Amino acid sequence: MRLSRYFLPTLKETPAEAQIVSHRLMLRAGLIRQHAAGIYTWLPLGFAVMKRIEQIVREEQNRAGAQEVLMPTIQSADLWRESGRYEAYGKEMLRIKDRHERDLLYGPTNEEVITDVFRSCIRSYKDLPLNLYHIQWKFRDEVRPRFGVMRGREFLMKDAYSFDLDTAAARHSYNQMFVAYLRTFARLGLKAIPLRADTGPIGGDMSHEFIVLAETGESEVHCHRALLEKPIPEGVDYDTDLQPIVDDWTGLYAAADEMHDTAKESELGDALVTARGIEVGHIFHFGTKYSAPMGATVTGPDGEAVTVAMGSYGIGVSRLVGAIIEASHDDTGIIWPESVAPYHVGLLNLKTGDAATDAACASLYETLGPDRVLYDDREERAGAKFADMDLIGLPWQVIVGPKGVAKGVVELKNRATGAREEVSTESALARLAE
RNA sequence: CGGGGCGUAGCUCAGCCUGGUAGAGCGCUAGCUUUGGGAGCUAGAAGCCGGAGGUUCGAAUCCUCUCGCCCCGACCA
Repeated sequence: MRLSRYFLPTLKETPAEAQIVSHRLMLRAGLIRQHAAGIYTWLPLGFAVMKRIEQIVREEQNRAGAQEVLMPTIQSADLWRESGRYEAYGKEMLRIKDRHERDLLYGPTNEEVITDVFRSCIRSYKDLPLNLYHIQWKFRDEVRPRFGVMRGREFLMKDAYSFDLDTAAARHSYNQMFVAYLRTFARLGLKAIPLRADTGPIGGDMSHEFIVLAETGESEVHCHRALLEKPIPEGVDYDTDLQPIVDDWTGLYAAADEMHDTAKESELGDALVTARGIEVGHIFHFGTKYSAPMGATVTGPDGEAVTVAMGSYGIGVSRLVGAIIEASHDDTGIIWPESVAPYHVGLLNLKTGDAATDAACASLYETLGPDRVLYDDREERAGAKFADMDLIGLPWQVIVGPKGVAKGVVELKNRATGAREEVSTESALARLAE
């Protein structure tokens, strides 16, 4: 993409409304623009990152055996009356009426809708297990939206719902998602740790929050150091028993600030790490909480009706854009992990209009490919181009100036390390092809 | 939902206390000079001062109401 034609409204100054670093950088780097409190428009660069995140989430969900669907944003209140949540949910739920005065709502979550789909389609235990997910916009009318996209009212979320014959089978579904989450966050370039979460009235040990570590994170976490170095499971066969992997990850001490245990922590000694983090995922087994009141049953092997056991598994996709920035930035801007970067390379023409420099850039742009390169061909001064490119945080920069071109070299800069080296055009191309 | 703060040009802000009809920097437009880390000069365009009501000869400025946004706290992917 040529920057001269790209809609990328960067800001030199920080808008007054943004307090935390990811919010500031998202506005300054032209990723989003605020529409109303907690509601944002995604501009091309921000949207590109979000789509890359979404795709990684999708691939790992599919790999774990979940199937993608798309449920509506606007839901009928009647379903929520069945589950009893229409009254219970409170003011966070945005309630609306259509022209016939029918009660509708903008979905804050989708348990009712998916349970309704399930009960109308599935009759036999032979159709289990089933795990359906979608990536869809949600709306929760937070009293106080803040931190930009990290705590918006409208947000993009992946939510999966599993259906099983009994709790033992549900545990396997749960474990599949647990492992998929470990892999997903690792692929996004994040260090994420699972924390045992409060299961409320249901009890049991089947609820975990996934916290991404970032120095500027809003919550404090305490955990065993070994958790941070644990290798991510590779080549997992999701049909085998995953309990050993889950046990391995949950056997080490890890707790959120409000649940931490100072006695256990003092036993850890040097192995204790206190860090800050951002919640980006939550997995939860809730048994028959919705299937029972809504009549989601299957015929079991013995011919009896069985109320299915369910779980739900969320990932905050739009929040992850902010979370990744919180975890990966410096004073000059964003540093995108390669896996989510909107472009792989930024090509800087330091002297647009200079025939030799233009020609060198055109050739590089053509060879590297417009889909992988953001080419700054604007008639701006070099300084402005450096500043913008650092701000938007593409992993690599190829800097082409008239002096270098005369010598047959360009400069290759790694955004994360800041390391720059003069290399021949050919070797720059070779390096970036990796 | 309790407490606090702020709405003046696209952005950051001054002016408000002590009423007299609007300013700066950046950005934008044009020209010239510049050209490897957000250039310089010149000339421009750009705001019914969030909205409504009131006080006053006169309101960005004082009063009342209202809308919006931000921050702290309680709650959440």
